[in-house]
Amino acid sequence: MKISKASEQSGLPVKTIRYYSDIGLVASAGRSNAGYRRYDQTSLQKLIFIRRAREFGFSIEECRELLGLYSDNARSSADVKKIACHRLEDIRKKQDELQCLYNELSHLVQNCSGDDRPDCPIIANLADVK
Amino acid sequence: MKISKASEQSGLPVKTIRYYSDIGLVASAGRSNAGYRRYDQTSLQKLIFIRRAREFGFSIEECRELLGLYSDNARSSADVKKIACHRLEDIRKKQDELQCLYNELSHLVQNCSGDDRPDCPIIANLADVK
DNA sequence: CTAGTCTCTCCAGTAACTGGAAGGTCAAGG
DNA sequence: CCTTGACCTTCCAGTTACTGGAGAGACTAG
Repeated sequence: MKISKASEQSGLPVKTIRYYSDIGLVASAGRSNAGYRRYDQTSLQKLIFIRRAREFGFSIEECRELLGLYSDNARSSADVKKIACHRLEDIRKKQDELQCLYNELSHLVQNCSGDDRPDCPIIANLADVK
Repeated sequence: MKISKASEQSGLPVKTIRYYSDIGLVASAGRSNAGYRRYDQTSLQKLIFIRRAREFGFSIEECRELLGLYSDNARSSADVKKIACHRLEDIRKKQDELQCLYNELSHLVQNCSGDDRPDCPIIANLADVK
């Protein structure tokens, strides 16, 4: 199939598939005489795999690693689990950060009257040297 | 004061202060004969303001807007509150996304034996067409 | 006078694409 | 046979918010 079909089937934009091919993440199965990229079931599966891994927030480099494990039938599940656990750690950290932000900012917003007057605790807080 | 002092006082890297000056976010108070940027209390306050706003995750463009409101003594607190509420919305959305991710991924991780065998539910799930 | 520390500008790179221009390819219709 | 339109190609630029480094000028202490 050509790239637009691969795009449709994988759920990735055409541009992104070309990009993945450029950076050597997922090569096409070959080229037609006219130079068009061809995709077969194997390369399509890899595109789908990458799309899902990206949805999980794995970086391109992590995807590259996971793809290596995906293609390696002798992989140990421990290797995969390690990468996934890293990602879980990242998510947990980000969650904590966001929670802190949310608490602080919503506190400020609650104390802001939100009317025509210029007094604003949000601005005041941002301007405060800390 | 020169840029390194402003960096120290504001908590922003020198490079970042130059960058903010380049993009017209916070101009220096002027230049010395040698062309060195000079910072006074007003410009320093703005740098601090921006640092704190960035810590809250406001984008540069939002910072620009907030800085306008900060410098405008006739601002209404409603204008500020609106931007802050937007940001709160963003945070909430991001939190929801992360929670979904966390649930899905930790579920997969729990079901992965993490041993030498090649069977891995994480890989299997990523490879699944969905 | 020199060594070391600032400072300056400019260029490139980061992550992961996305948009657009210029041009080649292919199938269908008149 | 020619054209139209939908594809496809490559290459370049832009996005966000910086960060690193080169090369060169400025200033300070000894």
